[in-house]
Amino acid sequence: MQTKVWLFVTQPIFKFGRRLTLEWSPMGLKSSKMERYPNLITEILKEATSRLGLKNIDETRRYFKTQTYGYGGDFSITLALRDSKLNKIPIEKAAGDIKAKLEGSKFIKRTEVVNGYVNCWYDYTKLAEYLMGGINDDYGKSDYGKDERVMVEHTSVNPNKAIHIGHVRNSSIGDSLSRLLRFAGYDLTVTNYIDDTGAQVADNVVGVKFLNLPRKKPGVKIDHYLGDEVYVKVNKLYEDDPALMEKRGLVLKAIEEGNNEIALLAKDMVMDVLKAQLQTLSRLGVFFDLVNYESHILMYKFWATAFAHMKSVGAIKLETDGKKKGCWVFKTAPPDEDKILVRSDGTVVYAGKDIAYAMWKHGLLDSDFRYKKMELQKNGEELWTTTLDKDSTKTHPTFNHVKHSISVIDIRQSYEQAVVKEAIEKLGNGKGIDYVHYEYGVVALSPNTANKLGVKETEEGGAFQMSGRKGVYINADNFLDKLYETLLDETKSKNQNLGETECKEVAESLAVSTLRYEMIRTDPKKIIVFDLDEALKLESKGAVYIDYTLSRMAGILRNSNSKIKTSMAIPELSDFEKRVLLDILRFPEIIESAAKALDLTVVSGFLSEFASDFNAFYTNTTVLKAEESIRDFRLWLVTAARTTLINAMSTLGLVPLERM
RNA sequence: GCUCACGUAGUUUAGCUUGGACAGAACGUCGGUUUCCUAAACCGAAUAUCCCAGGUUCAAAUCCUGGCGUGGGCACCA
Repeated sequence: MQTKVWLFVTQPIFKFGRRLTLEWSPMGLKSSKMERYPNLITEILKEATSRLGLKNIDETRRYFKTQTYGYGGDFSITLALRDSKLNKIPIEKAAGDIKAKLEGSKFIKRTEVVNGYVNCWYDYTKLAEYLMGGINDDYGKSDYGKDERVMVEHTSVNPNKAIHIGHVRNSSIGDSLSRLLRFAGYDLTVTNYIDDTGAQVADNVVGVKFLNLPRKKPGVKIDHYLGDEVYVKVNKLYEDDPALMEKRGLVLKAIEEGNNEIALLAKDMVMDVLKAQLQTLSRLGVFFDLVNYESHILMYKFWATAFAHMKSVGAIKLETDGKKKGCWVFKTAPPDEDKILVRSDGTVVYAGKDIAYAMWKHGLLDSDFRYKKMELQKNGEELWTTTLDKDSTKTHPTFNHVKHSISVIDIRQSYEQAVVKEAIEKLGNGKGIDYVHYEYGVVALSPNTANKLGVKETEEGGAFQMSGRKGVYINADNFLDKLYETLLDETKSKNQNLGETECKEVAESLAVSTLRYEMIRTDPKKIIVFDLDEALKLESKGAVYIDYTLSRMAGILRNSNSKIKTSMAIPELSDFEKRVLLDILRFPEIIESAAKALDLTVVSGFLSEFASDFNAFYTNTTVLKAEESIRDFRLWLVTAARTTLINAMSTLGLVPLERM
């Protein structure tokens, strides 16, 4: 199907944040010094720091408050409250001193002392002049993370079922975080870790091999079929038939040994499901650099290497008596109990494999995988995978050897992850290794929605955990389809002059943006209670609102036939214009603080305020029909706002629409 | 039992790192706005014992202690 180009803004690809390569270089990007785009907030804080005699801009930032309520001023300074105590002088005098020191600041036009606060007003003419020279398509990018290598691992769904909305929270967080870090200048590898040797995969194999369930079902996406039907059925049968459980053990053993009929069947089924999952993720705009498999960690004997290393540095110890007799344990810091890594039968537990994997990430293992290309993704980037093939390519990007690793894994695995973190940072031994478990709360179902899926008990106000085994979950594909239908009706009713294809493109983009935005806009630690009916009602200040704002910006520019000037006399600004200008100028600061804190809500909060400010400007100010001297400035403002909004949206993985 | 996270208008929530003016939004409710760049919008009104009790401080939603509520974790499961 042909995509009409004019409907979409091309998503910026943040090229300069690509990984540094040892043997392979895409276009000679190397590690050239990146241009720093203007960060006016930093400029202003810098000047204030030196004028006020403070240590650094971080200290200054503490005393600068932007909430001024009804007291006036664009921001206010609370430093006098501290100074008066420190120097034992009256508060009004301390505030007066600060006011005097700020006299003549480049970007501050006026100051005023009220109740010990120093309220400040910007010189908007200077702000506008400064910004005017510095805005291009890359506005907001930064070199904050320059030369720092990071690996982000996210999604990592068991390859036996379709992706459900709980997984979508993981993928949305992981992908948005990756986009943010790239935009902030980090050198990134994004991986999807596939547990292809676990019990869940074995369950599906049991169904096909021993219960003679069909391998595929015509007309049904394979991840849906295997997850919704085979996996659920097998788990139900386990309850009445303990003998079937033994078959699972058999399958697991065969998979581990490899090179047999069952292992091959398992591998085929894993690949089918994985590819189907990647389709869903691609629809969501979620892409990776590398897929790696648990089985490869075993085949490459990474665990053995890791084990030998830990033994040699004394990080683990063989218990000779007590209840853990015969186990190898990791000695954790005193209050916690030592963690068993190797069972008394010699097999390794999950956390053990995870430590080996983390050691690979941080370059603490001498060995590496071999790699091959898996597919060219829709974003134009190659997806690589680890491979067992002996004749695989020698030239590939450097994936590991990172300083920071971020694993997006839900909060229920905090304990295991804490063990991995402690182990890996200890093994790193002063190399500054930084292992982050990015934990997030689960997506649970409202009682109403749970009932619809066949859950019997109904507790008032409670929430139900989704369960793949019991078949209680909402698949991402299905929900996206429903969202799409709802949005398509809406789009058609609002756009009689837009063609069928265009309406479909708009609806699809809005469905993706809406789902992703809802998954990241709140504190990741909070549980999301998902209600199907509520979710389809569409929050009126969600992604649709943001895209609508962009369409309004684009609409103005589309209808204008004058050239955008970047140098002019700045007119007196209205409050509406001031707010939009302030939003634009604080965007680089938003990116840096979000990247620093790994906090996506900083960006989503900004997006929502920015859209609201622009809409207020839009309805209260005319651009095209304004007199010429003012029109030029407003046209520039809209252009700058458009760039800022597109970059902010792209950072979160929202699809920017220019018409809807 | 031990432990971690969360608790802010009817609902969803921001602010808590680094204490500072009247706790900021959105949905829903009520009222208003369309000869003008897209009304998927805008403007206005009402709505909060910031879970409770103590403490620290000139000053606490924010820091400390104790409690209550909700959810998670506490495997030789993955």
